Amino acid sequence: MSDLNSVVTLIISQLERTETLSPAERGAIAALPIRLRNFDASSYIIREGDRPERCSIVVMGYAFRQRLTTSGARQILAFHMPGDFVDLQSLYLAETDYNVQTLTRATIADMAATDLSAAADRYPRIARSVAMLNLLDAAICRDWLMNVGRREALSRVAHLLCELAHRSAGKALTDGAQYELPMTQEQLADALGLTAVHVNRVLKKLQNDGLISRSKRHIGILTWDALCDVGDFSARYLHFAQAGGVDRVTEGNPSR
Amino acid sequence: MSDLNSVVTLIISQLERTETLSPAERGAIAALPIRLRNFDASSYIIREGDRPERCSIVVMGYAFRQRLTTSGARQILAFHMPGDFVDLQSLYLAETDYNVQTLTRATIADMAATDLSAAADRYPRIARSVAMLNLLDAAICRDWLMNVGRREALSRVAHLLCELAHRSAGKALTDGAQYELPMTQEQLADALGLTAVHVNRVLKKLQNDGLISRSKRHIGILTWDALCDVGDFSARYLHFAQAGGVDRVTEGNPSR
DNA sequence: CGAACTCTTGACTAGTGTCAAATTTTGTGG
DNA sequence: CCACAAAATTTGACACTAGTCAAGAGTTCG
Repeated sequence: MSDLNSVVTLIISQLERTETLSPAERGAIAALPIRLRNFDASSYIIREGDRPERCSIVVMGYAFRQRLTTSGARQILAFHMPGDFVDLQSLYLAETDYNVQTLTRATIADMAATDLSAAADRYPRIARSVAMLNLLDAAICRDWLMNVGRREALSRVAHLLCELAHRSAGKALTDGAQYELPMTQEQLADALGLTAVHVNRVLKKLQNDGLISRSKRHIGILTWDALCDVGDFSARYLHFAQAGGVDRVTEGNPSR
Repeated sequence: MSDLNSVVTLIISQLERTETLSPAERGAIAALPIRLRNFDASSYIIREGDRPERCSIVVMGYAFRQRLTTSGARQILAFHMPGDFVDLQSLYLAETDYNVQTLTRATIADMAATDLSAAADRYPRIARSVAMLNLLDAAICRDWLMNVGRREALSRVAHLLCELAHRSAGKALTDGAQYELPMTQEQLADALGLTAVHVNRVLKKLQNDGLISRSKRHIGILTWDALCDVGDFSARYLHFAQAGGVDRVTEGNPSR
């Protein structure tokens, strides 16, 4: 299920989201020693202030990046899905400025940062891939800043649902699409700059308005265009065009 | 001040914020053809959807990055000061997802993205510098997201004042330090997810509380520690240590 | 020197937050 | 697989921060 071969494939396909690698480059990645670890939900993978020596990628499950204010409020800065690198900046920056925790039970692969860094120095195309993945990450962060800073709660929640739907599917969405939404309403709130109570009210409204359906931790999109409209969502800002739409396996099972 | 030689020096010193370049690497940068342009305040330098062929750096004056919601609200995503690259992601991503405008009258230098990109492919250390500058940019974006998402207005404004003070000074700050704050209260509001009216009220409160002084477009910091305290500010998150600035360490580790 | 921005201030409103309690779902050990 | 405890969701009542509107004063710049 999570054998090392399929993990290598996952890592390479992630690096190839942005541009195709040569066989030699793929080989260089495949040759890196990789470690696999399983975590319970809510485990810390990386802590603020760490000087990380390893660089991690989500193989199965979900993770998130967060930071706390001095007064204890939590801001979630990113959600990570299978295939997402969790700390690709560790190749370049000495100290981490955020925490990363698993959201669900998860399998995380990691490799020595120096190994990947050396590969990037030797193969410019790998360096480019890494740079682009970091830039895609930054683009999502800008999108969140826009969302939290300048949209009201209803729109904000709808926008995030659109983003997550898009990222889970990795391709265009249709009415009636379903996807897993494993985060609690409190976690959604902490990502959106709202309170859990208000997220709850807003989700109910989206449901009453016929835009989404909910059951357990799954979201159904009833009318994609209407949801995008309410959420002021456009995939363009996330550079999904360049990202080419990796087909991702729902259960986190790397294939291909 | 804006002859080409000093601009080359500025570009190189920016790339060397994060690591020292060899003479050959410096030479490669110095050899790139550079264009200089002057802009009035509020001019567009880059527009959303552009496929930029050039890569710009602020030589004099201020600029900012912004995006508009469909309903016309503006979110400012970054402020750029002299020495800051304005669109370093253009080396890697085909399409720009934000607008960049001058804030004041400004001088902007630019070079062909392909030239800089080629230099990065040839010299891994240049690629690393570019990558790090992009990562520092992303770190500030995360800091803003945190600020807008999880701090109340007073704290939010104080935090931004601390960040700007730190970036203008490029080093540790003392009580009584003064700096230019060229943005209007409406622009501050659009950066902070507030309204101009509320920014005004908050600035007045910071002044009444004896934390800052204001005259025209200048800010005086009366008590740096108190302002950092109100703004929950720590330079660490911005990686100023790596950037050659002085690190302000705060106590307390996250317990959540 | 005047027009057009900014800034300031007050009065009022709206959107979210807070608190609390009931209900449902999830996870765990027997 | 069940039973129970813990966690998450849902709902209502109420509070408060920040938004809106409006108008006067101050600044900036051609």
